[in-house]
Formats: sequence, C-alpha cells, structure tokens
Amino acid sequence: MKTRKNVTINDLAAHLGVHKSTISRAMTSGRRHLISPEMLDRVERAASELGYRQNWAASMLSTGKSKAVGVLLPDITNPVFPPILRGIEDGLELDGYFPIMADTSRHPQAVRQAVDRLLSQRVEGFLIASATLADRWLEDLRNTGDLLPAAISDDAQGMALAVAHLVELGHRHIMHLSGPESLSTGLARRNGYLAAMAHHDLPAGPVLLCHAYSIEEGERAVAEYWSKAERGKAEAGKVTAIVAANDLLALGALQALKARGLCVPQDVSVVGHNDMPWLEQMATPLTSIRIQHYEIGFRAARLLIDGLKGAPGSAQATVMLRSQLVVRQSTGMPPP
Amino acid sequence: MKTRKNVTINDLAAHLGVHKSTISRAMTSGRRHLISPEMLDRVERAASELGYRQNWAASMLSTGKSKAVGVLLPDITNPVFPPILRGIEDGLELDGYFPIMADTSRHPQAVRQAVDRLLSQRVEGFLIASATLADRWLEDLRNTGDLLPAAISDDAQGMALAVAHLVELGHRHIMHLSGPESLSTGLARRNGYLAAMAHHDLPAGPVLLCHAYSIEEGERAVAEYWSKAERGKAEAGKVTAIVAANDLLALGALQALKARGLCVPQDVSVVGHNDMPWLEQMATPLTSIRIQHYEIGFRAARLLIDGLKGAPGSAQATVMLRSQLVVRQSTGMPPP
DNA sequence: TTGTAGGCGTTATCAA
DNA sequence: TTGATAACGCCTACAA
Repeated sequence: MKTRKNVTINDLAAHLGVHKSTISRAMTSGRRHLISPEMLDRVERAASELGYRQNWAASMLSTGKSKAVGVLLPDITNPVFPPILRGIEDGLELDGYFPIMADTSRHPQAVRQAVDRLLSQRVEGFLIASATLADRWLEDLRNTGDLLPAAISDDAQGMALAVAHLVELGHRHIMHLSGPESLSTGLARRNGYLAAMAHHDLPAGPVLLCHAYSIEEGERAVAEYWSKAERGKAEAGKVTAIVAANDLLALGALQALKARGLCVPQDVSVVGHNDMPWLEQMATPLTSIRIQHYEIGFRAARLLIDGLKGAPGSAQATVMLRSQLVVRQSTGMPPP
Repeated sequence: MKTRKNVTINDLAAHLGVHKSTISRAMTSGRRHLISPEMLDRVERAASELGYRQNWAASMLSTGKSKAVGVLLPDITNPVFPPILRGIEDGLELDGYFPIMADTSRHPQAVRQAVDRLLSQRVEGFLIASATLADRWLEDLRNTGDLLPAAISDDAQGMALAVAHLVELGHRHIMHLSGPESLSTGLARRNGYLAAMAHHDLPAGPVLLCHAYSIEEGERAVAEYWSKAERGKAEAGKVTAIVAANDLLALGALQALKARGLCVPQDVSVVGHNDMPWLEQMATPLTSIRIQHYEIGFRAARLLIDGLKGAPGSAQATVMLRSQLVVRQSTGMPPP
C-alpha cells in the first residue's frame, strides 16, 4: 500500500537541476562545507519538501560501514536487561551507532539464526548480554575477528558483600542457590560465594543448583532440599541463611520457606542478586545486591566503539563494575 | 579489528568457477529449483567453507525489500512491553520479517529521530506500541502511505470488568486513577470507566489524572486527593474503591493509602490494569485486569504482514483483544 | 564549488 | 541449467 515511492538522490538532483554528488555532499555533515551555503539551503529545503531520506542500504553498500551493532539478548522478559539495553543505546548513540536486537531464547537454533542475520546485516560488532559459557557460536564469532569486549558486574565482590552482611549478622551456615552452571554469572557467583565463605573461615554450606533463573526453580530447589532434610538426608536445620545468585531464585526460596512455615528473616535470612525493580513492593522486601545495569550496557557499548575506532587494546578490554548491598527486610539475625 | 574481510558472492563464484548468478540462485529458496542438485550442493559446501553470507544491504538495494519492520517502543522498562515484543517477533518471523526496535522515550526528539532512522532503513511498515494520540509524526507516517494496523486491548471491556467486580462486592463510590490523557490507553480506559459507571447507574466518582504510568505518580495523586479531603475540599471519605488505569499507578495508590493508615481491602479496594509480572509476590497482591500482551504483539505483526502482502482491508484493520479479571487480595467488600 | 565515472554486492531479465 | 548484463542508490576519487 506504500503509495508514495521513496525519493532517491537522483530525484532530488533532477528536481534541483544539480548533480547527485552535490546532494550527497549536502547530506553528510563531514562534507557539507564543500558546497556553497545557498546550495546547501536549496538542497535541504527540497529534501524536506520531497521527503528525501538517504537509503541506508545503498549508503552502507557504498561505504562498507553499517553503523549497526548486534545485541544478543537471552530474555528481554528478565527485568535485568531493559536497563542494560538503555545503557547500550545511549552508549552507541554518542557515535551515531544503533543497536539491532536479537532475542536468543526462543528456540534452540535461535542464537545461530540471530547471529547469521546480524552478520548478514553487516553489523560492525556484537554486544552479548549474559553469554552462556563456551558456546560454539561465541567461538565462531571470535573467529570472524569481531570485537567482543566485556563490561560485567564484579560478581565476586557482589557475593562477598552478601556473605559479609550475613556473617556480620551472626550467620555461620549459609547456603547458596546457584544459577545454571552454563551461564557465566551462574559460575562466577558460585565461585564468589565459595571464596567469600573461605575468606570468613566458614565451611561452604550446601550449594543448590537451579537450572534457570526463575521463581519456580528457586522454589523447587529449596523445597526439595528442606523435604530431604525432613527425611534426614540433609541438615537443613542448621542453615540460617540463603544467598541466591538471582532475585527470582530468592523470591522462589521465599515461597518455599513460607510453605514450610518458616519465617523470613526470623528463621532464615535471604539475599538476592541484581536488585530488580519493585522489590520494595514485595511481601517480604528482599535484601539484594544492586548491580549497575545501565552502566554495564553503557560501558560495554563504549568499549565496542572504542575498538571499532581502533583504540588499541580496547577489543579485549574488560570492565568490572562494582556492586552494592541494598538491605531490606529479608535479612536479620539468625535464630538464637 | 575485523580481520577477515567479508566474503562476497563474487569470491564464491570465482572459487567455484561458476557465475555469480548461480550462487545467487542457490541462496534464495524460491529459486533453488532452477539449478542442479549437484551444483546446489557444491555451492552450499563452499559457502559454509568460506563463510559466505548474503549482504543484506546489497540484496535489499537490488530487490527493494528490506524484510524489516520498525517497532516503536515508548519504554522497554515497562513490563507490559517485553511480552508484546515477543509476540511481534514471532508474528514477523513466520514470514521471514524481523523487527528493528527503537526506543522513543529517551529525549523529546527521540521519536522523530527513530522514525527517520527506520524510514532510512526502508522498513516496510511500522508497529507502534502505545501511541501518544494525534502525534504529528504519526500523521506523517500515515501520509507516507505506510501501514498502521492496530491490535489493541479492549480497554472498555477491561474497565467494565473492573467496575463490575467492585459493584458486585458492594462498592458504589469508585474512583478512577487515570493515565496520561495523551496516551491512547489513558483516554480509552478513562472512557471505559465512565461508561461502566453509567452502566451501573452510579455517579462517576472523582477522576485523578496522573501524568505518567509510574508508582510515583499514582502515589502522588492519591496522597494529594486524600490530604485535600482532610482539609474538607474533597469527600475522600466516601470513596471505597479505586480503579487504576495501570498496575504501577495502583501500586502507588497502595503506598499512599498505607501511608494514610488505610487498609486494603478493608477500607479501600484497589484494582490495577495489565496484570504485570510478580504481582502475586507483592505485599498486597493486586487484583488486576489481564491483557493479552503476547497476543497483541503477535496479531499486530500478522496484520501488518497481511497488509504488506496486499490482503485487502488489512491495512486499516483493528483487532480488539478481550481482557480478563484476575482477583487477588486488593479487593473486598466495602466497609460497612 | 560542482560535475563525472566507477564501484559497492545483489537480483532480475534475457540470452545461450 | 547456466551465463551475461544492467540496474538498485549512494559514495569517492578525480576532473573541470
């Protein structure tokens, strides 16, 4: 139904009786000064009159630059990502770049498909939110020579904050609700937990593995553990605190504990991770580790662009952003 | 740093000693049958070997079709949108289209910029999530002849459900927390509220205008109203229920009421709209109107594509999706 | 300051 | 079944 055909540079040139290269020059800020002010004015007037817009594809074909960056997102439904995305957008925009997003969590081949499409669009680089470790396609990407800089949260430090907070309150038996081992955050946070426990000379309590960052998984893991404990196969009685790798897991834990008749924080303390929105509105406002969502996206974007501009070393650069403890009402002293 | 230059169709053709037309044919499903199976095999083998990928820009320049659809999002941070986006992705993918997203809530000129960029990318159509009414650029878009089909939630029906629920519980003085007048949902839901009240022969209670869909605005509006009431300028005493145009506004209302020492639902009942995620985890699980997020996105996408394919009438088609009442614990009988 | 010619990687249309 | 040629819309030397 597109009634009006797109106006091309030739149409504009013909309309003004000038050559298209003149139009071209008028449209690029870097070369505007090469033409007379009057001409510039005429061109601009005519352009907006006829509704001319540079054909991005043609321009990109000619210059070889797309000004596009591929952004791989595992799950836009997870509230961690929207702010990261905003950071990315802002970071890219500073240099006239823009993101092309691709959801990678749909079906198994989604990642491959997404990468293919983006490669076909000739994106100049990739930004990958929450990579699954050692994925084959990630390697492939590396091999194409594309940039893969990283801006990540300091997970070790975040877990240290969580554990320190609990230790300070008097806890000694602290359990970890771990995220999927296949995700970089899952592994890093678990290691962070282990290191922090060691740092305090405490025996690393049980580590419960969750297969996804979801409320259901958190609930399942904790419920299973406690019911095993009831049958004497675990010593849940000793655990007085839970450090989760993710807020959703923590929320699930909360539910499981409540179902068991345990009170938070009187019987068990719980700490989440990410400080997702609306936590303060929850039935039990969750103590959590706030990561710098926006900043992560922004820095990653800047890093990529620095690399594209050829800043030395920026390609492999990694920026670690510190986290922060936000104490709410899910943590308190252990039962006497 | 992109070390490896992109392989072109010419490289591939040279490598195989065939003409590029042959390669081109092998790459398009619609014309694969024109070449011999052996040739197809050779081409495919060589393609994956050399890492050839069609240059989308070149292809689009030649065919004039981008297979891209522009998606205008006001605020990806709002939990309503991610599921809509998923629906859009799925709807588009069925025909090989893909979305190019643009956030329109950054700065004042963001919309214009976004539309410009998308037009320059030669998207074949637009999908607009939550349009501000009568916006100039929307008109412009219409004028370019682009398709603007609509898949929306039946706001009138949703509000009717909310009001009916409260009336059934015995409420007669029902207030409305209205969204911004400039947004289509703001207006439609307010009108829906008014109509529903009229339907029950009830006087439309006060309508509080919020200038954004946020917890803060909801809190502000309700707090202001109640404090005015204290000074005798409003009759807050009579209001026993609040129908909000949005869950965030409702959550804000909850906070304001709590601050006043009012209990929900004993003193005042509150109904939200959208049924955002994690509502059941909240301190006061909110009764809300569930809209068909995913379906909205999906249907809108299909509508657009039908239009692009030239299905008659699909361009102006509007699909209305029914909502559903989800009763939780923020609504109950009015105080005696 | 403006015009000219050639090329970017594909596809479409003929011709072989 | 394959090959040749001319677009597609823009940019970049280089020439005027």
